[in-house]
Amino acid sequence: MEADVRFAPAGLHDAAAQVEGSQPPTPRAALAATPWLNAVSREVLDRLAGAAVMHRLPAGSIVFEQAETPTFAQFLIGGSVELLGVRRREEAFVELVRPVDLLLPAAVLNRQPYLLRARVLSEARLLMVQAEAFRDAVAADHALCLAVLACQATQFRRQIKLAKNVRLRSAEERVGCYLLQLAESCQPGAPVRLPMEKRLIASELGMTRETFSRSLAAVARHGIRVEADLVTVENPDAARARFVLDPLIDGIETLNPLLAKEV
Amino acid sequence: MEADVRFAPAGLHDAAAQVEGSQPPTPRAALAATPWLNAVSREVLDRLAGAAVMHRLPAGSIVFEQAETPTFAQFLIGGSVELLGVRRREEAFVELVRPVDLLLPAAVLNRQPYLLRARVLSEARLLMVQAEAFRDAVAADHALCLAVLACQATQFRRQIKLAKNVRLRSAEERVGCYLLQLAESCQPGAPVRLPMEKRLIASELGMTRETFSRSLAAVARHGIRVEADLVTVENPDAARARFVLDPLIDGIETLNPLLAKEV
DNA sequence: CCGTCACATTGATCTGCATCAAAGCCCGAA
DNA sequence: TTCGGGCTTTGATGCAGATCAATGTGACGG
Repeated sequence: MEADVRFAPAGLHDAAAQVEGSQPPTPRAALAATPWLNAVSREVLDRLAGAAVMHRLPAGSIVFEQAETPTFAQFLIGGSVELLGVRRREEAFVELVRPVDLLLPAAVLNRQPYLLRARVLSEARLLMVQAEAFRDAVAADHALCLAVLACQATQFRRQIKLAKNVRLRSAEERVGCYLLQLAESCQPGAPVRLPMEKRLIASELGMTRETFSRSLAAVARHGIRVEADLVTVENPDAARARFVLDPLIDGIETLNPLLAKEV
Repeated sequence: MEADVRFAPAGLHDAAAQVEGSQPPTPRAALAATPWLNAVSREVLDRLAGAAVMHRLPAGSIVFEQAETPTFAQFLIGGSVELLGVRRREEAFVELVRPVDLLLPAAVLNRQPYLLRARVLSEARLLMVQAEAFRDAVAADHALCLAVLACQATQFRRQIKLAKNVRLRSAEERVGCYLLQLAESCQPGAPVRLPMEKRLIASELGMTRETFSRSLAAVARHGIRVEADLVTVENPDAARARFVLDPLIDGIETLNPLLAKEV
C-alpha cells in the first residue's frame, strides 16, 4: 500500500486548486454539497455521514488495489483519480474520474472485488463511507437508490463513449476532436489552455505520449495549433471539416437528476 | 430499418433453440420468469406487463438504431443481441447481450439517445415495456429500482472486463484463455463444442475472423486443439501455463441478488 | 549559475493485427 | 448429382501505433 508520493508536477493545471479554499471539511457538508444527492433526505445523509470520514490523498497514492474487496464507498470530492487495469507489472489506463463521483460503485454494491486499481492523479479529497453502511442505506432509501442508479448509468455511458472513441477513430482524429471540442466549449477564437499535462491527455485518449505528440504535429495541418499548453484554432472551417464532433462520442455525460420529467 | 433477414446459419449453435418450446408467451409470464426481478412485487410486475408487449425478431434485424431516443425498455428474454458502435458505414462490436438482460438501460433511464446500434444475432424474444411506464415504475418502486441497479452494475463490470481483456492481452492470449475457460467450465478432459460460430467468437474477443483463425493454429502449439467446432485440451498443464486465467477478466459476471447479505 | 529531473519532442525501428485476395469446405437447394 | 452461398482457412502485404533511443526544454534547488 506504500505509494509513489510524487506531488503534482508544475503547480499549473491543478483543477482542484480552483475550489481549494471553499472545500467542505466535514463529511456531512461534503454530502450536502454533492449535487446528485440533492433529492436524498437529510436523515439519510446524516446516517451516511455518521459512517464516513474525509480523507486527503496526495498525487501518486493508491486509493485501492485491483482485486481488493471494498470496505468503503468512496466519493471523490476534489482532485482526480485514474482507474487502471493491472496485469503483472503492466498498467492499462481505463478511465479518469473527476469530482463529484463514486469510485467503482458496482464493486461496492455487489460485494465483489475491484476490477481496477485507483491511483490519485492530482491531490484527492475523498469521502469514505463504510461499505456496509452504504449498502444498507441504498437498500433502505429509495431516493438514494435512484441517485446511485443515475450515477452508475452515467458511468456506464461514459465507458461506452470511451470505447467508441478508441475503436472508431484513429489517434489523430481523437486528438483533433479532443482539442476542437476543448476550444469550442469556450468562446471561439480565443486560445485555450490544456486542462492537464499532455501525458495525461494521451492516457485519456488511449495512446502513448509519443503518438500524442506526433498527432499534435499532424493536427496542425488542419488548422489546430498547439504551442506548449496553449491551443489555438487557426482555421475553424478546416478543423471542423477534418474532425467531425459526434455528440454520441464527444458529448460530456452529465449526471442529470435521474428520471426527471422531460422539459 | 429494413433488415438483413438471414436466419441462423447452420441450425447448430442456436443457444435459444434449447429452451425454445418452454418460452413464456405473455409479458407477465416473462417478467415472472426473470430471476433478477424475483424481489419485485406482483403488483409492480402487473403494472409493467400492462404496458408491455412481447416481440420476436429474426436474426439480422435491428432492434434499435444508434442515436434513437428510447421508446421502450427492452428485456432480452431469448436469443442474443449484439451492440455495435456505428460511424458512417463502419461498425465496431462493443458487446454481446444474452438473456435475461436489459438492452442499454442507461439510455432509457436517463432519457438519452442510444449510443449503440442493437442487432439481433440469433432470433430474439423481446419484452418491450413502454419507456415512460418503465421509468415511472422504477421511480415509484424501490425493489424494482434495486433490481435495475444490480443489472446496471453488472453490465458495467462486464464492460470493464471486456476492456481489460482487449487492452491487456494479445489476440492469441484472448483466444487461448477463452478456449481454456470454456473447456474447464465443463468436466475436464472431455471435448467441448464452441457455443457459436467462429466469426461471432472473433467479434466477442475483439479481433477479425482471420486473426481468430490464425490464433487457433497458434494455440494448438500450447495444448489446445480445435477441429471444426470441437475443442480438445490435449495438454492441460501447458495450456494453463501459457494462458493464465484471471477471474478479474475471465470470470463471468453474474447478476447476484443485489445487496444480499454476505453468505 | 549550473545540475537535476520530469516532461516533451523527434527520429528509427518493430510488430501485431487488419486488410486484401484466393482457395477450400460444408450444407442445402435444384 | 451439381451448384451456389456463407463460413473458414491460408498466404501476401500494409499500416497504425508501440517501442526504443536520443535530444531538447523548462522548473526548481543547490
